[in-house]
Amino acid sequence: MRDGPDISAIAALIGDPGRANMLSALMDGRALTAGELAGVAGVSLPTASGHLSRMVGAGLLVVAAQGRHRYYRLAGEDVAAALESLMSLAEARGHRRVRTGPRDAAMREARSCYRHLAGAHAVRIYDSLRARGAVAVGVSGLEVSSEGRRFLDGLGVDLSGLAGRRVVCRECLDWSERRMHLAGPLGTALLDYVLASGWAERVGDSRVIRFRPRGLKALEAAFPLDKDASATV
Amino acid sequence: MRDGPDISAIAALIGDPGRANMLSALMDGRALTAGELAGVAGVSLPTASGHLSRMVGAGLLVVAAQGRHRYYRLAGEDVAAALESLMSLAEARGHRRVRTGPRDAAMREARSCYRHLAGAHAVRIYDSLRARGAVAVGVSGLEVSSEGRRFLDGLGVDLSGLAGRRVVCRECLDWSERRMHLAGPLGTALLDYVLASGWAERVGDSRVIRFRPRGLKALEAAFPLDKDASATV
DNA sequence: ACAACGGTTCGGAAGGGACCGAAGCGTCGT
DNA sequence: ACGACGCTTCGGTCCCTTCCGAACCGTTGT
Repeated sequence: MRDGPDISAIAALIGDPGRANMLSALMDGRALTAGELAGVAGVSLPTASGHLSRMVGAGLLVVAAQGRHRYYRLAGEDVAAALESLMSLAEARGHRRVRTGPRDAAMREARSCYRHLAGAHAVRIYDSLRARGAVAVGVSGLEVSSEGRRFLDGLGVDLSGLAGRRVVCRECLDWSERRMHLAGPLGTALLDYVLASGWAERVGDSRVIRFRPRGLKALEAAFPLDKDASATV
Repeated sequence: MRDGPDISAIAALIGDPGRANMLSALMDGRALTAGELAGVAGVSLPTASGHLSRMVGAGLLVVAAQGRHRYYRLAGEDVAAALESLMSLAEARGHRRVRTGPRDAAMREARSCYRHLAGAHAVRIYDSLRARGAVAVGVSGLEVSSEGRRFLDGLGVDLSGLAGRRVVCRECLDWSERRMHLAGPLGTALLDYVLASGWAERVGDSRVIRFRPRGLKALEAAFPLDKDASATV
């Protein structure tokens, strides 16, 4: 009515259970076909197709036609961030999906959110990087310091994806931890590193990332938490 | 379907234009009566009453009965944060409400978001506090350092509201800046300070906060931006 | 060429939600 | 005590959305 962006159009799209399930399934950043998404939404293919075209039209999803398949994925990291923020709200209000199982607990530990890592371990990594001064808030958002770059490079993280990017890292609200974790190209690089180094592995087709005992030790050693970094007032 | 919180129920509530308008009107953190909210939503009183009771039931709003009035307000800061994150999405996708006027530009400069300050100036304050080391990420979230406490106290900010609070400050995504600004009790204290010190004033009944020229100078002096705090890689 | 396959478009049916008018209920003024 | 006021509840109408089956289109494989 008065001013500001129109929330309702986008919220209404997310508000349908079928579409919400599709969006949740796409939260790992990978692209799924219309048929697969119809499956997760629990609707017929024509219905799913209608939903998908509407979400593409609204800018929530993007399509890539490949042969006779059409791959849908989230339009960007900001979509994933908004979804996580809604999850955080729903979680706090006790709105939970019907079945909660062991998978749910594993998701809280570590999961992929778009292309980066989320969950308790992701928050730890972020906190450690902040405490170390590897990333800090600068004039153009969250920035990686030169010490941080050296540290990550020494660890073996592939930073080539960061070259020439306008925004190197961003923050994303973690629904299970209700804290910030690292997103953006640097977040992607860290998820790749965690998987490539064998610290953790993706569990099946889900968003769950399972850390191996060895990897957990390595993570705690590489990303220590300085308990006395600041006073709580 | 599978795991995680159920987004769709909450998103569906926000997805109705009338309800979205009500929520937007409540973004300044103040409580409005059912009649006033019916006005901003553009619906009759019975309709508004139905909407409001549903949102209370879902935990988005809370009511306070006062005489023959019933005051509705957002249930918490996390609701405001989720709404701002949706605004950020909608803004980026070009979903704008019909009329955009001078008020809109003023909103980008400075506005209240729940009980704290948002907009370009709010982001500046946050960045300055981060660069100065006044607030930093600790083990239990965003924390105020003892130097930060001294600095703010010396400035004249009333920190009495922070005593005994579990979380002293939080981050909130700014829809116009697409950056983080300061929320939580400290954010509230800073908004109070900015208004009490005469740096700025609330414009009518809107969320707009207008800075006086003198206040703007004072803000820039008190919260400098160190352009060379960190390298951009 | 032909059939199988993945996907979209079109049609109509069914369900749910938004909406308002009228009535009811508690509170405030006089 | 009485009416005015703010709000909620109830009942019924109406529209919008969701949904699927059938038909259609382009690609793949044989």
